Amino acid sequence: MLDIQLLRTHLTDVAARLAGRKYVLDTAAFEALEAERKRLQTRTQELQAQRNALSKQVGMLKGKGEDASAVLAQVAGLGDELKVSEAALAELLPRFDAFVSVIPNLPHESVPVGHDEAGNVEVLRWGSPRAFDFAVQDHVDVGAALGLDFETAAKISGARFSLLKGPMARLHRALAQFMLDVHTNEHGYTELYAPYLVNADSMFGTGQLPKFEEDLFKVPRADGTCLYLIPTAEVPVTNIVRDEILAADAVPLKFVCHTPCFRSEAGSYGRDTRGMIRQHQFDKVELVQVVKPEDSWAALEQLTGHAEAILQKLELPYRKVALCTGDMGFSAAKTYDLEVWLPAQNAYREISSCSNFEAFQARRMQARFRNEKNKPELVHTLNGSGLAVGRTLVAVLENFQNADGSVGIPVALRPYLGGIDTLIPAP
RNA sequence: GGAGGGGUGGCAGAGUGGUCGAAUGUACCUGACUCGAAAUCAGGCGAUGUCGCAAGGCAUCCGUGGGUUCGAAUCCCACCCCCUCCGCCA
Repeated sequence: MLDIQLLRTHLTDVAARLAGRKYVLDTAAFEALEAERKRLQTRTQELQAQRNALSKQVGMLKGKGEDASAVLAQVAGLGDELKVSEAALAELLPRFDAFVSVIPNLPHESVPVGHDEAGNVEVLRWGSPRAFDFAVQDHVDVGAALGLDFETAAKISGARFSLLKGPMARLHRALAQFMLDVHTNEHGYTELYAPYLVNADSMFGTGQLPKFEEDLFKVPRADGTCLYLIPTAEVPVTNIVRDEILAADAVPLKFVCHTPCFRSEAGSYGRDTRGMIRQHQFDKVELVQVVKPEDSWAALEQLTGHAEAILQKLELPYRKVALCTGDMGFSAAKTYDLEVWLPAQNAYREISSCSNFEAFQARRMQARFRNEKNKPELVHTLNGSGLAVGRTLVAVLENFQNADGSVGIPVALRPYLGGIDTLIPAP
């Protein structure tokens, strides 16, 4: 959520900056809502103040045993207008909130301006794509002989699910374990195990609700409420600090959490239908940081570096891309995507997304810390994939495939696979 | 699922219709004492919103949502959450 004071004082500036990310801010609608809010709120508070003063008089008179009927008659006259005014305000405020809560974050000044992914800017490339002396297969074909099974998953659940057996399941587990160990042992993150079902308040806090409900799996309950399956560990982990005032020395917080992620992928029916690039369920190791405002931009570089370290240790060529204004997510002030080289697609594909949300999520969550003046101040939040496990498995299969159908194991990963250096299809 | 207890400020914990946004303790901040620290003493110290150039004023907030009342932390209704015990259970 944006700072409402900023909207009031710099409305046209805000609208101009949001236009860069394809969001049309209806400034006339905002001004109308704001004018009405101001009128109703000041009038309501004025009437409440009168009522309170008169009621206090009643109390004092009765305390002294005197007659209060004159004051009671006076206060009775206020009642109707106060009720009307309170009701009108109660009707308006949710509409005001609804308007503000669907406005995306402002892009940081360093974010390249652009309309779509074509406007993204490559920051760096690491590693060189391997030269193959045989026809490369994609991960579906490489994985088929190693236990990657989409047909059975489709029977069990439907499209966009995968079933991993034997070596594939083991490799998947090894990747997640490896990532967790690196982030906890080398990067200083605290490992978490977190709920996979969260309430609507949590989804609002990180920005998935109210605007993106169709992307979520919703689980109704008998009592009429519902829970949501997390689309990323960002949601439960970041919401740890919702409605908290942290001590100054409690930040920064650095958490790493391995969870499955559930996305309905509404609106992407035709994309990446083959293989496990785009699934309804996938595992991810997520990095989350909660920091003081002055530290968040350094933290974004640091966190992105932590995700890059995984790719480097796994010897996977990748590039780092700064997303442009038109391609960023709703809550982000700036995002780096890490894209891994997939030889079968002859392209770099997203495997991590690292963002600084500044105070956007913190304001929705009311997540604060005590600053030097001992006053509550909004924290800044960041997160990034470190990495998406399923897509990492895809990358290993494609980049380390051999002509005979076997798949090499990156050296760093071998301890997690009992020391073997190659996955060999069963005869 | 059954029975009971409880949700009040950063934390602990009083408060059962009228200057109660709320005693007290603790934490924290400032000052005094001290070579310095601890201890002690004195003072300060909730959040959000709103109006205002400011000083400051006002409003709202005692789990959540309704209700009663001139007035609700306090009374009524519904719901949520937590704790203890029993049952069931990975």
